[in-house]
Amino acid sequence: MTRDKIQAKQRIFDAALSLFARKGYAAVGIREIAKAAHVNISMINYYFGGKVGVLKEMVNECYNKYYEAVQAVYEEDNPPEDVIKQVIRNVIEFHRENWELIMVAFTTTPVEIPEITDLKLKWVATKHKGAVDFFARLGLDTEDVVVMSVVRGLVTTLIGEHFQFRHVWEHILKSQGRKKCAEEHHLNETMLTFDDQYYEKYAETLATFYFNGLSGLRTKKTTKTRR
Amino acid sequence: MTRDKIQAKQRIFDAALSLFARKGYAAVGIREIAKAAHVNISMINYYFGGKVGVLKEMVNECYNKYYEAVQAVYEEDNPPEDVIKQVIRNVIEFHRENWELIMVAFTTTPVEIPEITDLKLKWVATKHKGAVDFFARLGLDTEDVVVMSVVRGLVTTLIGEHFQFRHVWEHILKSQGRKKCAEEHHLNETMLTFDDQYYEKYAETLATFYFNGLSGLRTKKTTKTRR
Amino acid sequence: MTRDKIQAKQRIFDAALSLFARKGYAAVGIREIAKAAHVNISMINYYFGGKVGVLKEMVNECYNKYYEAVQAVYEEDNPPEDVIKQVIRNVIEFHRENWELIMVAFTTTPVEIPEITDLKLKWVATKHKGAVDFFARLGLDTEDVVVMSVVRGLVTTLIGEHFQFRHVWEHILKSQGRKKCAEEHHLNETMLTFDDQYYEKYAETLATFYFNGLSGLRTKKTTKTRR
Amino acid sequence: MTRDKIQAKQRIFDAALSLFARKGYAAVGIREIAKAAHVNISMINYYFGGKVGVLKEMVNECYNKYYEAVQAVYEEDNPPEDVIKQVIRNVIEFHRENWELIMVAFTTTPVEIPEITDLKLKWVATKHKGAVDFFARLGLDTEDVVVMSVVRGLVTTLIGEHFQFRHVWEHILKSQGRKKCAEEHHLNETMLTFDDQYYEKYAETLATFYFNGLSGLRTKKTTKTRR
DNA sequence: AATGAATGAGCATTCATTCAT
DNA sequence: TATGAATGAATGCTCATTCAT
Repeated sequence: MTRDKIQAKQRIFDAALSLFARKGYAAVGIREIAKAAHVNISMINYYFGGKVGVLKEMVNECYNKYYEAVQAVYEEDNPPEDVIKQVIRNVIEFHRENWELIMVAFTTTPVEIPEITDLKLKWVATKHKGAVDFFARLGLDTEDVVVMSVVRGLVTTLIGEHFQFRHVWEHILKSQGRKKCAEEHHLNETMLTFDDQYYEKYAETLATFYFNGLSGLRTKKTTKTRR
Repeated sequence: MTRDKIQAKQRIFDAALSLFARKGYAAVGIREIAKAAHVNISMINYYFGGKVGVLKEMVNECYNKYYEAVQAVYEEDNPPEDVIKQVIRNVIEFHRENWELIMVAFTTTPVEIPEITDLKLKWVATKHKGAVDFFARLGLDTEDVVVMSVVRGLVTTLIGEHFQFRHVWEHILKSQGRKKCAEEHHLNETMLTFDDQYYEKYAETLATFYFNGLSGLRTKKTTKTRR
Repeated sequence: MTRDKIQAKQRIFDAALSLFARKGYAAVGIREIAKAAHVNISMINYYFGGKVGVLKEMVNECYNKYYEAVQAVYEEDNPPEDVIKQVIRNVIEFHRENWELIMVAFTTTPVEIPEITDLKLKWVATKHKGAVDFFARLGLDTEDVVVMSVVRGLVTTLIGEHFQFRHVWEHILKSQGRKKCAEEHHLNETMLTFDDQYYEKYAETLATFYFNGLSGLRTKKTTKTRR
Repeated sequence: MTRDKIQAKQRIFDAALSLFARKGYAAVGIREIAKAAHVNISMINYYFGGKVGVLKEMVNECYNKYYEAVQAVYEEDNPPEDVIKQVIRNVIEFHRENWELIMVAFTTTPVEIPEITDLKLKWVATKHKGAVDFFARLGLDTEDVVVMSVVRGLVTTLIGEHFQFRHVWEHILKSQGRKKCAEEHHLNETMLTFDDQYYEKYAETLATFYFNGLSGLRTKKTTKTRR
């Protein structure tokens, strides 16, 4: 019995997550969630205190998992290239495992739900030190808003971009077949599967790109300052 | 009279854009739009054929402007570094002038409105050649899904990332004051204004980062292939 | 057509009034009102801006009619006995014609709907002078809270009391028959009809009672003051 | 243990009473009661058999206390003026001590809950003799519906009226201060406290008013009959 | 071109109550 | 006694859209 009760809350969470990720928070009704979770409508309010409550819990879980995946790596004292590679690897894994959560908590959900905005700010405020220290060790001017904006953006969004459109790709692949799709977009057919191998290469490519990009910024730093 | 009527349609578009960008498409009702546009509710259906119609027009305008800003640069035969710098410059300008449009058409609006998804695919399918050719000229393996994913992502999302959170920054700046904000986030206070100067530096930094990143990929290309 | 549209709002008002008076504001749902008024649910919000809006309009109409019935009489310069008789007569007529309105606006509706409490206070604040002046002319100490409380209460509630329970009487009369009811409560059977004659007598009895009561207070006034 | 359990039932009753009196029976939910009573929701059903059960018990307690306060006085053989004074005194005390109960059982709660209406009728039917006999002894025509209506109304509602609005007064007093309130309503400032002294004066004033009013009716009785 | 009444399905939430534990 | 999960109907209100004027 206890197991069923636990399952009820979890089923709501899972169903809502899947729906929010695909249709957007505002476009999903609690009726839809309840039906998908095989649960009475009232249970959503019972367990989460309302529709927003479900979203809140998603945001919390997402930030929690994200910082869990990233924080430790920055704090270890490994060579920068390894740190970058590991962070990228972890973030990719984080996205592979939690793309719905990310979609809902980071990308899709609009800004003007005050409760959610506040929650996000609280998370960011408490967790930003690790990365900043690492970039300082790397020789970057961490007080430079522009540099930090460029440098931090990559981790959070470049990877995200792939996952945001991954399902579009999969949609095309399914409807056209891999062969036709590869032809039409001038791509290597053998690569069009989003498996471990793909993401290993992806991590390496990105790490290379990123590390070389950073070198550029480090060189510039001394010669170029803001007027 | 004619002028007023034209204005009516435009007012609807503008009001809807502002609301969609801030609250998300699904969370905005036509009543809200009509009130903000000082227009009768029925006018939205009259001019746009419904709420989705307004969104469609936004998507169209956004893609139109985006490719207008980018296409020509790729096709000119300038040195790669200049092309990259110019593309980045243009994209930044495009974002500065159309961040609401971008928010609505690219970032926020969820996927599962078939009419919109189809529309987007149509746009992407017809316009992707320019960039691909450029990267080929640069010596990249454009058939490599991974490489292209990394390389194209930057233009669309890294810049986007800044603008997606710019208003969060501005919110913090307004409520805390620039000084306290700079201290708390360990940033250089004099840089915390998003003006021409800021974006000039942003473009340059990003171009440097990007160009150096690309070099890394070009070197690797010959030595590293997929197993 | 215009007639029908006006009727729609009026039908809502009438249906809601009847229901509120019998079951209490909180116990009546807008669905019930809509059904009784042969109107779509949304029309209640359309015309009144919500359920509370209907109540507000009732409160306004009730106070409006009440002061209309009473104000003028106080301000004319007739002998006190006539003023009292006329006020009582008018108030009784007001109750006969608007007992539902009174039930809803004065008696039944609970206090803790802030919008309504505020509205009521606004009415009372603007309209209390007429009666006060009259009692002053009569020789009462109008600064005496206790005296005013007793004296003003009669007009508003003693009459009200009859109407609050009139329908209980009618319920008993209908179910037991007039004869049995008269016997059981030791009352004169011929009087048990609430018609013009009844209320004429009621007005006179009450006026007599009231005027004699007042005389007592006037005499006392000089001899008895608060310590 | 037993004490706690008894307390649980009492806590529910008290919490519900306070809420019903302020917001009306229908506007209060059992959730709200349960929370205020620090009790599990199901306990309300357990102890009272449902929400109506709580109301029933209130009605019973209210009538019980009311007749307890009044009955005995009528039946003693004291001079009429003393009887009236004592009844008024007792009723005032009854109101001071039980205004919430009265609000719920007599004033606010609407009629159309059959179980409650029946209950009320049962009480009234069994207890009305005492007062009638007294008025007969006083020389009134107790078969005269009108006279009895006027005469009995005073006891139940004139006093009630004060208590129904007492908290409105207190609200004004608190928000404006006693001085400003007195000025604005042209009242004697020193009297604006509802303490023992106030109610002593109130009882006396009302008794005087009432006794003088009755005298008028007795005189009239012989000269004026219904046509 | 513009209005505003009207519709009916849908929204998130809360209701009183039941029941297994 | 006491708990808390569960139910299904009902709550007030808003939705996008239609249509006669």
